Amino acid sequence: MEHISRNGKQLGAVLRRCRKQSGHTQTQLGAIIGKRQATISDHETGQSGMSLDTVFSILNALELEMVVRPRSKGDVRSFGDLF
Amino acid sequence: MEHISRNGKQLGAVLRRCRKQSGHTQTQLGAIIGKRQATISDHETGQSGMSLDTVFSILNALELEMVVRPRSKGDVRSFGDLF
DNA sequence: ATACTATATACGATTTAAGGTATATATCGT
DNA sequence: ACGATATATACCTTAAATCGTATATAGTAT
Repeated sequence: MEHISRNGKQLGAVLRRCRKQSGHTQTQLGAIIGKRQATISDHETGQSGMSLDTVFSILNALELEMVVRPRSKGDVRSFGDLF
Repeated sequence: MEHISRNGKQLGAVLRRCRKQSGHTQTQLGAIIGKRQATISDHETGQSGMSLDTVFSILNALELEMVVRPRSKGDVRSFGDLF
C-alpha cells in the first residue's frame, strides 16, 4: 500500500496509519527513535513545522521509504484538503 | 521516473535532480517558494536539518508528490550511502 | 583569460522545533 | 462507570533552522 502526501497534514496522517499498522504506540515509537511522545504526536497531527530528520527516523523505524515522483495523473486532491 | 530516499542526503540529491530537470536555478526556486537561495542549497546538499515545510514547498513548486510505502523488495542501500 | 551566472559558505539576528516535565483529554477494556 | 493506557496540550528552556546580507568558489560561455 502506498500513501501520497502533498503537505505536512497528509504526511502526518500517513505516518499515523503506518505506525498503528505496525502496532506501536507513540510512546514506543518515540523511544525507538529517541524522541518524545509529544513530538510523535506533533508530527502525526501535522502541526506544520516538523523536521525532516524526525520524519526519516520514523520512516526507518517503521521500515518505510519515501518516494518522490511527478504528481499522479488525476492530480486528485485529498478529501481532507477541501476543508 | 521515481526517486527513493531514506535520508536527508538522498532526498537532497533527488530535489536537485528534479529542480535541474525543471530548468530552475536555486535562486529562481527560492523566489517562488519565498526562501533564500542558500536555503535551497542547504536542502539539496542534505545539510541534515531541514524543515518538512520547505521540502513540501519545493515539491509543490516542482509539481512533485511524496509517496510513503514499505521498503522495496531488494531493500537495496543507495550506493552513496556506503561511504 | 575574462565576464557572467550558479552554487556554497559565513556570521550575527530571529524564528521555530524539540527537549523536559507535567497534565489534560481521549480511548479502550472490563 | 471505572481504571488503565494512549494521545494531545502546556510552559519554559535549549537547540537548531531560516533570514539578511555578503562573499567566496564553481561552472559556463565568449
